[in-house]
Amino acid sequence: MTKSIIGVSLILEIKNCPCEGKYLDKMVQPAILIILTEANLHGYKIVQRLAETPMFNGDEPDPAGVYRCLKAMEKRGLIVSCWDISRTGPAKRFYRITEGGKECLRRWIETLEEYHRIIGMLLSEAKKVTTKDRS
Amino acid sequence: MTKSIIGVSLILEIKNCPCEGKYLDKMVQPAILIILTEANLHGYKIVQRLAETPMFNGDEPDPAGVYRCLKAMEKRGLIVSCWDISRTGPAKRFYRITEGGKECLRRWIETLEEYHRIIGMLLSEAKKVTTKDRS
DNA sequence: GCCAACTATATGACTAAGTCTATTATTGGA
DNA sequence: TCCAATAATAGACTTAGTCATATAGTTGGC
Repeated sequence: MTKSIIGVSLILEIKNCPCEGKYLDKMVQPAILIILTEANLHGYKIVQRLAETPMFNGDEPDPAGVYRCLKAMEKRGLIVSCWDISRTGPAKRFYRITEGGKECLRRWIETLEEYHRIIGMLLSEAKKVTTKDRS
Repeated sequence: MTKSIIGVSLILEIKNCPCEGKYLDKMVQPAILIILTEANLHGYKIVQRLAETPMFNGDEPDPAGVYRCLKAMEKRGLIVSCWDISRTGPAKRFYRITEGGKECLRRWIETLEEYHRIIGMLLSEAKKVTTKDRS
């Protein structure tokens, strides 16, 4: 990395700035609903599936967060769970999407479309002002 | 609104669900950086400008949140402020974007591009599984 | 037989970020 | 004179997520 005089001090200030792009977390919920529409799965497997999505890009999300999210989604009636102790290994809590969850996912589509539109507009604004700045 | 038997119970569960789309808040920071690239402004004016963006669509964001955000951004060196008591009315704290803030906005462009891409992919996944579900 | 690694779930403490409510102060207009 | 708009901010609370840790069953190697 090349270091200009300005660059050195700026790089230190980047730490923990949302511009780094670590704040797409709220999107975990629709991602879980999508995963559970395709198959009934237990938490640990959901964590692994999430890791494969472009959102996490290979890194597993914090399992504590995912388990908490699943509990909250169950409490709100989007998914339901039951224990599976039939197979080998530790007991697994399997989750299944409900009608309410499917309804929620359909609303998520509208919301994501709006987010997509808004971010697109923010992006073009950002590009406009930064290129103007350089001319 | 038409009410099916399922509909009635589902509508009650929608309340406070992120699928309603109220969680684009983290994007306030790049929006502020864009606004301050165009002109030096004080907090109250920034709140009004934010309201005009597609993100808030006319509704003013909570001023307390914006003021807190501005303070945090100043602390991190993205913007600097000074009081203006020259004009009539209550004292105004004017903000100006710094070199660090401009650098941050340039990184935001990359981050927003990734968000845009990821949300697009989530969206097409969501559409795929919900249409499959209806066939 | 024991230990390490992996599978699987869950809790407590902490932090970040935002909302809601209320306070203070200036100015202009009905 | 009193109210509304402008302007900034603080306190209490809520939500959401992270980090560290606890628990427990299974598998494989030595």
